[in-house]
Amino acid sequence: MAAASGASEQKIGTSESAQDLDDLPDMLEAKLWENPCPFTFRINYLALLYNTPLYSWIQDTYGLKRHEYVVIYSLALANGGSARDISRTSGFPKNTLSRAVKRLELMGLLEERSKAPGGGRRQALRLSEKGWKLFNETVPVFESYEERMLTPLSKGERQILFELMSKVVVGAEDWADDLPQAGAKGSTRNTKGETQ
Amino acid sequence: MAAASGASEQKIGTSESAQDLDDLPDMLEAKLWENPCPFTFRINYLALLYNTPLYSWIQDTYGLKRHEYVVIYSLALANGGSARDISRTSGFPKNTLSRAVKRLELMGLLEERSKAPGGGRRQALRLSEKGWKLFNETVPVFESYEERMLTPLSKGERQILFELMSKVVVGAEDWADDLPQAGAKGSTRNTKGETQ
DNA sequence: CTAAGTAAGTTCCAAATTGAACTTGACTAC
DNA sequence: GTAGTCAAGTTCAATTTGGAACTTACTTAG
Repeated sequence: MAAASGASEQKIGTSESAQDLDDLPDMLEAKLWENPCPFTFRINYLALLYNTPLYSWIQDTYGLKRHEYVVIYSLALANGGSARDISRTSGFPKNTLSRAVKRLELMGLLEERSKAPGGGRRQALRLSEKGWKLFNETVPVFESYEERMLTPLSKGERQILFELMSKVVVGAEDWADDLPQAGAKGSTRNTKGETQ
Repeated sequence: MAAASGASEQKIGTSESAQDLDDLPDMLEAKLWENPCPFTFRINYLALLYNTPLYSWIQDTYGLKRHEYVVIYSLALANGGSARDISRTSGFPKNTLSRAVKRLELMGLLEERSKAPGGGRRQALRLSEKGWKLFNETVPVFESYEERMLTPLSKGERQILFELMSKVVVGAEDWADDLPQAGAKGSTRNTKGETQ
C-alpha cells in the first residue's frame, strides 16, 4: 500500500526532486506505488533488471544471443527436450528457436539431434560436452545474480516468497489460456515476451 | 525444494507422460522445480503468461503495439512524464519510444508536447481526452487479469507477497547497475526486455 | 554575450524478428 | 500396404527493432 510520491496531478510545486539527483524518475515511484497492477509491474520490472545485464554479459562473453543461451539453459534442465518444449516454456516463437538451434549445432554446443523420443516428429536436443561446459561456467553467475536480488530478504522470507510465487504459477494453468474476450485465431500461442 | 518430475537424465522409463495429455511439457516441470534460479524463472514465466494475451488483445482491439500502450499507461500514472522516464521505467530504447510517441500524437491520444518541466531538453508528454478514455477503458482488463493471476492467494497472502516483492524491488537500487564483471561501454543501460 | 558541455529526442540503416506458408515425418484408419 | 491427418520444424518475406550518429535545446563557465 502506501502512496509515496505525489505524481499523478503534479503541479510541479517544489519538487521535480530526485529527477536528476538520484536519477530515479518520479515515474518509477508512481509505477511502484500508484499502479493499479502493482504485482505485475514488479514482476516485469524485476525481470527487466535481472535479464538485461545477464544476457548482455552472455552476449559479450560468449557471443550468444538470449534465445541461444535459453536453449542451452533449457536443455541443461531437461536434456533431450525438443524445440517445441523450449518454445512453450520460454515464449520464443519456434522459428527463432530453429535458427538458434542451428547456430548452436554449428558452434558444437549441441549433439547431433537424435530422432524422436515423445510423439510425432519431435527431435530430441542434447547438450554436447562443450555445451555442458558453457552451462556450468555460466549458471553460477545467474545464481549469484538471483542471490543478489534476494539479498533484502531473510531465509524465511525467501521461502515464503518462493511458496507464494509457486502457488501463483501452479494456479496459472487455469487462466493461462482464455484471453479477455476473444482468443480468435490464437492458435499457437507464444507471440512475444520471453523467459529464461 | 521438492523434485517433482524426473527430467534431467530421463531414460524414458514409463513416462513421456503429460507431454500430450495435458500439453504441459516435462521441461516446464524441470524449470519450475529443478531450476537453479527458481525465483527469476517464476518472474519471467509469469510475465510471459500475463503480458502475452493482454498485449495481443490491445493490439487486436485498439491497433496499438505494446510499446505504444506502454506510453499511454505510463502517462496515465505520471502525466507530464518524458520519453526518457518511460524508457527508464519500461526498458524500451528511446528511439522506439520516439516513434511510439509520434504515432500516438498522430492518433490524437496525446496532447501537443509542452516544452520542458524538469531539466535540459525534456518534453512533457500528456494524455489527451481520448488518451484518458482509452486508458480508462483498458485498465479494468489489466486489473482483472492481475486479480485472476492472484486468485490462488488469500487476501493476507497477497499482502505478504506484495511486501516481499516491494522489498526486493526497493533493494534493487543497489545492485541494478554493476554487471557480473564488465559494464564496459554500457552507457545508456536499457538494451532489451520490457516492462509494462 | 559567446563557447563549451551535456543530455533528450530523432533519424538512419543494417540486422534481427516473426507470421505465414511450406515441408517433412510420423502415427491412424482403412 | 495406402490415404489422410496432424503437428514439429524450416524457409521466406516483410516488418520491426535498436545501436550509432546526429540534432536540438538548454545550462554553465568564461
